[in-house]
Amino acid sequence: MKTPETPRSTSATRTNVTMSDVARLAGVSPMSVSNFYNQPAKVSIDTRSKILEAATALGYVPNLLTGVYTSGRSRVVGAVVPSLHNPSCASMIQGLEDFLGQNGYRLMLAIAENQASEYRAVRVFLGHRLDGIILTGTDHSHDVFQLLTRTGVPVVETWSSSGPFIKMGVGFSLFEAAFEMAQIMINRGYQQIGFVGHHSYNNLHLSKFQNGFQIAMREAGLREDLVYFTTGTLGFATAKFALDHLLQREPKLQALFCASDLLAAGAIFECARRGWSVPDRLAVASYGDYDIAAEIKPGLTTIRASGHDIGAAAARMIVESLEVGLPLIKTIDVGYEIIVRDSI
Amino acid sequence: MKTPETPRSTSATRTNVTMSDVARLAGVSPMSVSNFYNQPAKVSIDTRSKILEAATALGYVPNLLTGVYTSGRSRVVGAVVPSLHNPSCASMIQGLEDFLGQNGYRLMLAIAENQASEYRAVRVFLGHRLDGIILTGTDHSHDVFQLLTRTGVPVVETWSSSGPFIKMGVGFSLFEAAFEMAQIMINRGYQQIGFVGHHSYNNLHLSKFQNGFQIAMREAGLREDLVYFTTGTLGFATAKFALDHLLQREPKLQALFCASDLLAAGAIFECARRGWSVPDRLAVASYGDYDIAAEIKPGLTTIRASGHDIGAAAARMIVESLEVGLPLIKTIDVGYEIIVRDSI
DNA sequence: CTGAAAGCGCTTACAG
DNA sequence: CTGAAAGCGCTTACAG
Repeated sequence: MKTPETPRSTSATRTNVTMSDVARLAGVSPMSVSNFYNQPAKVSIDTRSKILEAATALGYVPNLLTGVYTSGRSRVVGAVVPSLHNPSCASMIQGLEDFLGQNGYRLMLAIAENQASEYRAVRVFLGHRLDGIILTGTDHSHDVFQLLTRTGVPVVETWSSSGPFIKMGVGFSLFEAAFEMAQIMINRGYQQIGFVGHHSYNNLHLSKFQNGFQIAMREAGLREDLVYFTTGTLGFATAKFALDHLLQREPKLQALFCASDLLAAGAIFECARRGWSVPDRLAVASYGDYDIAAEIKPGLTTIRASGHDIGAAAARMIVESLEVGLPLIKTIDVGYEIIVRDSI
Repeated sequence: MKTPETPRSTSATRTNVTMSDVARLAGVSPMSVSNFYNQPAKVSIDTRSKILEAATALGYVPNLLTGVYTSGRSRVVGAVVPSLHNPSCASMIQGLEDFLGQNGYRLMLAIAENQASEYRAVRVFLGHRLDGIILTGTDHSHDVFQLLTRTGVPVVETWSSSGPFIKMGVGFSLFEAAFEMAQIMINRGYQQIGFVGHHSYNNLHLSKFQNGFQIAMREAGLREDLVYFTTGTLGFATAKFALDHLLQREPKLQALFCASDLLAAGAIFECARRGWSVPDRLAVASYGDYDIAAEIKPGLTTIRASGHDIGAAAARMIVESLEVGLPLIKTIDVGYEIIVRDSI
């Protein structure tokens, strides 16, 4: 006489119907149940209906995790982003999830505001044997670089189209975009132009943008040191401090180039508070082309780059390099566009 | 003589260092390596240093997936949200990720714009044997309901504090919030008040909000049928259509109650275009208290509820019910606040 | 403190 | 078309 099975305490509250349970009820071998889910063509119609009936009766949901061992694939891709409040990041995640979902993959998300937490997230991702890892920006700690270089997992860095990349990269030329926008402002006759950035752990990323601005200013023989970095949240309020600071250093400040529409909108709101006309008293340009850029008065002249496209491209690079073995394409430039409205 | 091991083709590009590899190099049993990672106190200092050295040399990252079998826990929680462009959703995810990350859990994210894709996401989550599932709103298909009821996995529905819930819920009283805001508007003397909602698959969710508005109007003996639902993206532009439509039905329209600040901001921008003063020609109130609410001119009177708190509370409910076995608390009301500014 | 045995739920590779 | 055997990388429960 057999002793009755004692349920494992941890699964007391879980149903945990297994393939064997289904097989037993259907009166077939577990192998047939496995085949039913993975290669139905190999299973006779008769067996198929028996299995389907048993699976439905038991409410069986196949365990996707076990496939990871045998196939070596988890079909999960991990992404690390600095924040979801940044519309660019939100769009990228949306693009990622869209492509991944349509191709049978899932997204594991980590939010990391500094390099230490980025490293922790990457370790956990590797521990979960994810099929691919997507990072924000190109500025990562040496530990992250080393961890990802050693492993065979595909890695895509986003937003910049110029490396060096750990493995693959997708984005646009931050330098060129900022350079071109600065030139447009200079051509319109603005001379005292301030630059407002936002401190995050992706400084290298932002520094390419800042460089574009400064080189353009230098080439035009203009002052290139009116640069201010905010540290608070990337909300509108932060812009006020930046404006105050720059005006103190250069009372004749004529224009502002902001690294984000959120900052630029804040500057425009602050001008409204001061009764200043934009662009007559202060011209404002920025990066983002978020919803608000077209709605605000005056419309914001800004750089548009598609976060959705970047996310989707990053996901495609991962999936393709998984399917083919090694990446075919190592870098994708999704380009940018300058949207001219009335703020400069 | 043994035949040399043939590497599995799928892992050709992966390092895949295993616990056994580390054990072999360190000259100890795999069990000691396992203990080293999970219960270091049980391992002698001598053994510990040998293992650490071997693990570092091989670049070993413990496989977190296998623990799922034996412990029955994946330490991953899944969340389904309709969109990341909605700041409320973004905040909730941020709150979720914060709490989860601090407690050693990870987030798997799915974006689902309709009930069918929500169902697919839930199936995949269950397949991955996630430790908990967080849903947006309380309006789900029967299939989702059934799937989640049968399983032992903890489930939290968000944003509403009134059920019926599949298992647990966290949010605030949508009805009360809308009712109170409508009363405030009525008390200020507005009579022709329009309501602007946004169609999504969480209609039940929104309908509680709409009900609050309509009951308040009915009790005051005012017209309650000036309701319009937009279908486009939740951007600013959508508000224009809503306003046009409601004005056509009621030219004397005095006020607008929007289900989102994004809609309200769009309405205010549209008023600016028409040269209408807010609140004199048209008063505007809404829900959200996003950044823009405080920045826009005039400041937006709006309902504030913390998405971050809701996310964190949902994560806590999952983790606690996992730790304790069964949920202690089934419902949490995080409350709301009405922020009065100048738009009404 | 250490490690040999059995098993988590599946899949691969194969014999029937 | 079907299924018995071995194994994926780890952990539990236990004997030493």
